[in-house]
Amino acid sequence: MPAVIPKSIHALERAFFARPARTVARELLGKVLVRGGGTSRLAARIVETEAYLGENDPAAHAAAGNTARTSVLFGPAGFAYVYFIYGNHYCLNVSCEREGKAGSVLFRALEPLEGMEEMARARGTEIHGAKDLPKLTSGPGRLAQAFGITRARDNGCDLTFSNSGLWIGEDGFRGGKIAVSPRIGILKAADERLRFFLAGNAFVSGRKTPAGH
DNA sequence: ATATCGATTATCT
DNA sequence: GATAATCGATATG
Repeated sequence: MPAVIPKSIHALERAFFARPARTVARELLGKVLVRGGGTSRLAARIVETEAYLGENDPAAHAAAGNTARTSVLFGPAGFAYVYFIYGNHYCLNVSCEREGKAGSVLFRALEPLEGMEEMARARGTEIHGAKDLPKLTSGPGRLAQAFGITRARDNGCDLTFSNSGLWIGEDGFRGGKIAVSPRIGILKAADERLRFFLAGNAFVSGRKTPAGH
C-alpha cells in the first residue's frame, strides 16, 4: 500500500520530548521527520527508534559525561544530537528529559513520504521500484544520509520549531502494533529491551522476514 | 541465504 | 592506540 502524504502537520511541542527516553521512543513511532518547510520538502514517518537512558546507561554516549561531543544531550529536550560513527556515518537523536538529564532517542528507520527522489540523490542511488525505497531510510546511517544530516549542519538544531531546517511533526497517523527488542549494534547493556518499531513495517531495519514463498 | 570484512575518523583511555 | 548506537561489498553454502 502506498504511503500517505501528510496533510495538516504540526510540530511536536517541547513537552512531548521532556519525558523519559523510553516513553518518547515509543511515542515517536508514527510521527514524521521533516526537512525544510518550503517547496522541496523531505518527509518520512518514524517506524523504528531506540532509547538511550543517559549517564547511567553504559551504552549511551552520555555515559562519558557532558563533553564537547555530548553537550546537547545534557541540554533541554527536543534538540538534535548528531554524531559521526565508524568513520562513515552520521546518526540522528533527539534529546529528552530536561536540562542536566541526558536521555535521548536514536532514529533507526523511516518510511519515506515526500521527496524520495531527493533522498535517492543524497544517497547516491536510484529508485527503480518500490523495492528500492527501504534502501533510502532503513537504518540510522542511511536515513541521516537521505536527509542530508551532518553534525556541522544539524547538531543542536531545535526539532520542535517548524521553521528550523529539521523538525518532527504529528499528522494524525495512528500506527499498528508496537514491537520491542534489544538495541542493535551495541555491546554494553545489550539485553535491555529499548528498541521500538512498528510490527510488520517493511522499512524497519535489519533482516527481513521472508513473507512466504 | 548468511557470514565476514574493510572503510575512515572523532572521541576516549 | 583502540574503539565505535553502520553500511555495502564480497565470499561462501
